[in-house]
Amino acid sequence: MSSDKKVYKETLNLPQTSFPMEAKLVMNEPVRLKKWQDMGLYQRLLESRRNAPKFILHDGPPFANGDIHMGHLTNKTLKDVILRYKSLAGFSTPYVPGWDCHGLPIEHKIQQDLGKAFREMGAIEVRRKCYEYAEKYSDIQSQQFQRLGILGDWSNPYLTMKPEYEANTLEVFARVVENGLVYKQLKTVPWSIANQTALADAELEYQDVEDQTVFVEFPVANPGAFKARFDLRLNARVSLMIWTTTPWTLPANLAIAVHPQIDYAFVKYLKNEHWYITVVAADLVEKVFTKSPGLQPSVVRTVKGEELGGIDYQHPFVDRIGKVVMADYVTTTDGTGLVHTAPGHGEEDYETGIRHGLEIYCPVLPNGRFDSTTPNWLTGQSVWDGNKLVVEKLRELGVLFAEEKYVHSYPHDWRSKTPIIFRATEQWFVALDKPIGGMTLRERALQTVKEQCRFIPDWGRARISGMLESRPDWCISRQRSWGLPIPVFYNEKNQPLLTPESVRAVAKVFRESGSDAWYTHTPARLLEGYDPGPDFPKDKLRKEKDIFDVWFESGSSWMGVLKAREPQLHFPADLYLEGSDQHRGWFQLSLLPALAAVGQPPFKNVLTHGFIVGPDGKKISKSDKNYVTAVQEVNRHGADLLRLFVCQLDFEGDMAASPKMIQEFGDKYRKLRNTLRYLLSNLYDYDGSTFDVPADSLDGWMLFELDQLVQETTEAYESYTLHKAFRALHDFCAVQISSIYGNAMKDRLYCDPPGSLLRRRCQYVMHKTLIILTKLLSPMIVFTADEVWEHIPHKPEGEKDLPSVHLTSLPRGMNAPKSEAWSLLFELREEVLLQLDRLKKEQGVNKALDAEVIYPGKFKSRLAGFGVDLEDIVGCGYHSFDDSLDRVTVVDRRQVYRSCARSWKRRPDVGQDPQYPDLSARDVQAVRSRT
RNA sequence: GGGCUCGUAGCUCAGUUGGUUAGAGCGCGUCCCUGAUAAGGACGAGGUCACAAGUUCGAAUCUUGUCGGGCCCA
Repeated sequence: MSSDKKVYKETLNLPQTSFPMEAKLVMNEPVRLKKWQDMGLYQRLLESRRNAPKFILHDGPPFANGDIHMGHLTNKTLKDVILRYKSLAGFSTPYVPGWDCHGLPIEHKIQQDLGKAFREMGAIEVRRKCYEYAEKYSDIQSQQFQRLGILGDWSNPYLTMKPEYEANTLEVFARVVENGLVYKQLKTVPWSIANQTALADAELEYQDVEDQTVFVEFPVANPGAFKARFDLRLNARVSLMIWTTTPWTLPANLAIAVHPQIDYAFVKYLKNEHWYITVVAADLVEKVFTKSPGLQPSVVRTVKGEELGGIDYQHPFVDRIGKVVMADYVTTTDGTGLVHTAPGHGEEDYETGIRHGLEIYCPVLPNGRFDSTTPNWLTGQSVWDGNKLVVEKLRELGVLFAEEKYVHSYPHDWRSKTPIIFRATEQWFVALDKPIGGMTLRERALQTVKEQCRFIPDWGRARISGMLESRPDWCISRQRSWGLPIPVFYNEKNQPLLTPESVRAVAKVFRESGSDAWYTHTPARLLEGYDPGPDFPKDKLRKEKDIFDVWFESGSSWMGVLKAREPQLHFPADLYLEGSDQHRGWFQLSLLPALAAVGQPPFKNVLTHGFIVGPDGKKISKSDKNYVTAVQEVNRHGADLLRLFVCQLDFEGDMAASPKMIQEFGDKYRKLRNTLRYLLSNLYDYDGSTFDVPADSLDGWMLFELDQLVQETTEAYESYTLHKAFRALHDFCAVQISSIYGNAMKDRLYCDPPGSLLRRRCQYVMHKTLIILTKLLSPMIVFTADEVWEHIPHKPEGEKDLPSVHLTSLPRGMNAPKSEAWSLLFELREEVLLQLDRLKKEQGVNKALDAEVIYPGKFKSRLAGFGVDLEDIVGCGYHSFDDSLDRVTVVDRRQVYRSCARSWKRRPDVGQDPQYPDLSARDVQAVRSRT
């Protein structure tokens, strides 16, 4: 018996394949990568789409600093999947990756590395070090991105520090200058003392700090007139009470701001046997006086803020008269409702100062120390020490009403992590509210975003619009070395030379020699071929020291890349795809230069994704045990797994990830791989024959399901909902193939004569399934899909000789016909499976092959056409119809029929052939056909 | 504090214009198979749809608020 069993087993058509179950991605992916490089896959792909319409996804440049992290991995993976899909769909998809190379973080890093030596070094030397650093990390990141299977022009990426790119950035600048939007002005800006530079909004980080805040009484300058005006008959000192979290800014106080509509109370109180009257917002009297208990305050009068306008007060420790001004931003949330205003030390204060014609007074030097215009007890002191000194002085003068510790969020320099100050400095700006061609840049940007760009998700429009509405003029200057110099010259009268032509003259030099030329060349040399006129004698010119905000450089990439590389690329790009933080960053700061320079948006579509967070949905830091180290995870699990992991996440919101989640996600990858492998393993002897498949069959059902899959997956890819594409594909493998079709087909695949119609037809369907699945999965699991492709026999005409699945085209629907009987069939299947389960539990029928499924006769006309499918779909050994039955019924046949020793199906036709008494009729035929 | 945004089973996601006992896959548990075998199959247990009010005959779905998360600002 046991020997017979073995003999019969050898007559089966069991699955065979050299496609390994174990992926060994970590080991195999680099080999395949090498293969792609050797065959020039990227170039071949472009070549093969030579005449196709282009789809240009313009890469936002990551900063050339450090290893790639999950944010990079996610972003680049999404880009690659979308581009590969578009390519599959027939588009030409050139992709030029880039890096943001200039900027503070690198200079900061070099500064740290060099320590003291940094200060003694010239700009050229520092810049050389920075260049090397940026080059090193763009190379490292390039390797890491390529390891992920990101396809692109890696041999020719764009680097913002390259001479041609710099020249192109200057060309953008020249056009902005041409449109009259560039100006220089004293402005109060965030200032980093540590780095001695102005900072962009994007360079600020908010951290909670505890500050010593003070309530200070500023005596009115003319108490007699004041009392008379407000009818106060009391021998008391009269003052205005302000509150500040930054006492060190008090030396620069020039005004006190009140809200015109807020009620202000004149509060009388007695302290040390003297009467005082002080002005505080009515709503805050109680709160303020709890800071200095026991004074028994009483309100003697209440007036609107507007009545206080123009009142003069005496600065407590500087010989200066200040005045009360109106401002809308004054609130009664904190403080006193009277806002200390130092136009040189705060952005709102600055606005107020401009409006009221105040001096933009800033007595603080770049190093954070008070200058000589301050009282001598402050001169030379740092502002942080100034806090204490000022408070002491106030106490000494008897104007310090109260002190209070206060925790609030305060801006810090994002690199040095030190608190910033606000300081008035000379800066270059791009004007947002100056009309060009009848419309300001701000208006044009808002209109463009509304009418010419699509945002995915749609709320991106509202987000960027809100930012455009409220943002101030763009400060484009920085006081550093590592960046693109702002090409301005000054004559001896300190007048700036800045014309489109002067900028272009410098650009020409940069294009040849790089921006180091700014430091090595004379003005005359830099301006060669340009005549600035008699006011600007070339030999008397001085060069600007400031460099550009790096955002101006990366924001000019549409010029430096898209336009510069036409016709391979085109402007505007079809798609920009970055994290949602770039609404304020790259999206906005690419839009503004593009509109300012050429009047067109750089993108048609803007797609954003959320951020990687921890498994608890919270922001995650490197020190967290759940932190995912991208490079490490790729080396542990392989790029395909990480790619697939990214694809399954709905990237509209935040995306949770942890090493454990990635590890567990391996199950999903293995499901796909095993399914593909199963299909492959049953095609080893497929002869390539094709069939007209009837709808009334599982084969027909499968083809229809495939059509659905193609449609669903394509729609998901088209709408960039990759997680829906993934789910459709995964569930198809798990349900349609693994659980239903593949399971049902085992009997005929293994036991039928190799060339039987049903077996071949099944192979035909499986073959189609495999090709479609492999193609649809190929944008996601680029390595695995290619590996599968290599194993597929009888590839379609036209794709036979393609060396990679990535050179093929999207599968098309087959318009497979639908059968009305399917829903009935699957309804019955559910019922049968439940009955089989009961039979197993109650009667020990462990194998469905030992049972017979009996369908009610009333279904015969609808189901009979399915033939043997009717037993295979539930794994039974036999099926029949019975007119007397009302419901489908499963019956234990262990005592009734004999089991076929070959197919294990228990059925009445076993033993009919004397030569093979232990086989069913079909198996007899199969065995005979072999000899 | 402000703008935008997210919150459905352990996990990743579906839930169309508000309408029957809220679904899927995975994971988990139990069992089966041992001819997809470091695979495969069946069954089952898991959710007060963040919370609270409101609109409605009826809300995961609409409104408001609260709580919690994220990004960007202040």
